[in-house]
Amino acid sequence: MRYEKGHKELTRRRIIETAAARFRKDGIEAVGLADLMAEAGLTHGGFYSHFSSKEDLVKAAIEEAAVVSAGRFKERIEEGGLENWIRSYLRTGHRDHPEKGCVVAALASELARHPQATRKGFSEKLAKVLKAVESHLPANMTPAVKKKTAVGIFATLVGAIQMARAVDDAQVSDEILEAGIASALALAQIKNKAS
Amino acid sequence: MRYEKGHKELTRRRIIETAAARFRKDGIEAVGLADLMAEAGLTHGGFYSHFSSKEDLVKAAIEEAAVVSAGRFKERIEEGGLENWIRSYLRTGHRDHPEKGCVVAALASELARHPQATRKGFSEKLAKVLKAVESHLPANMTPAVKKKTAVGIFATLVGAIQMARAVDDAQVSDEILEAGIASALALAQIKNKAS
DNA sequence: TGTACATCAGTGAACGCGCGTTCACTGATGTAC
DNA sequence: TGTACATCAGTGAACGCGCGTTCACTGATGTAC
Repeated sequence: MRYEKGHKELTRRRIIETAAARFRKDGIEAVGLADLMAEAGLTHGGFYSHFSSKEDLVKAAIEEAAVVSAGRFKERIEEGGLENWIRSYLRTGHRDHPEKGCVVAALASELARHPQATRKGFSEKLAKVLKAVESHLPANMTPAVKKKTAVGIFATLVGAIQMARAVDDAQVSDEILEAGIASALALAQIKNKAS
Repeated sequence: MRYEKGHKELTRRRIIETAAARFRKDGIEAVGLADLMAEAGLTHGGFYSHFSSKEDLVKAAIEEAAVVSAGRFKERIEEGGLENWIRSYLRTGHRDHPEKGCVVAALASELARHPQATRKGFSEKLAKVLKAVESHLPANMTPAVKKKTAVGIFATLVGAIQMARAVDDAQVSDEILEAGIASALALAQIKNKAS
């Protein structure tokens, strides 16, 4: 079937995007390659002409998800600054759709058990987002405080959305999101008008 | 081999404790029952005379881990209040030994994919710890603010330790822990003397 | 212009392996007579 | 006191299944002559 130029690269990207969603939705370990390839419209045998191993795909999928997230972060900031990003991160829509959401919230604890090579790409992307958060913090903070605050805000968002996802009661879950927003705004020294 | 009274209950507890550690260390899905039973000094066939399914054990192990964590929380508070607990939670020792640590940090994202019955026990234990955090917040906070702050502090700790575990650089990891401490103390309105 | 051949993305059967679960069995001890 | 039997926590072989990975093959198209 000799394909047009760039066809293979397109297929590769399709597999990565499918994996990035499925991994965040079901966890990396729970997703089988045969199932994943079928979802991408292929048979499983072809997998190894695109990737050297499942771990190789994991690495690519994590980075893909992180890049998309970083892009969305920029959009939110442009729309309405840090506050808009914080509120947007802890929306019910994000809680209910991990497959399209933050890769840190969905996979950080599983990633901790993966090889250094996989964690390296993830760490670089995380560092970039933290830098970007820093740059939007109030001018009265020292650089050292900004750095700690950026980490603190992101940690609050990640922890809050994970608890909101794990809890069995819908109302409690909503309250966790609200509490996360309030705390993240407080760390960023943003007055919370809405609540 | 007819055993003395209480023997079966002891074996059951041994399996639960082994599972509570292994699940936090390797993830629930990654731990096989045969392996787990061997670690508890048994063969895998006997598993189903103690539990109706792996999920049944998961439920018990999560609750066991949560109860132990809650006990440790009380100890830390008695030793030196919320600040002591916060600093203790984000120690490098906790980061490096998830198998003995907080079940929320280790398993929240995986738990989100488990059945309601499993999440119920977890949610109840989480609510108790949050209540306990609330009760140690400064008196000048209103009850509503206390509630949100307790969630915010815990979310910060959970998010920070997860990021510290996932990152590939040891120094960055240490900085994340420090930043988490600073932010959690700030939310609790505790002056940060140490840094 | 027409034929022979090379290319290579994707196919699908097969591999060994470990998974959760089931079940007939073991054998040391307690109980009944 | 001595023997026969019931108990039941734990054993280990077996089940069907899906996993990650390998590999000989397919077949539509591009290239060479």
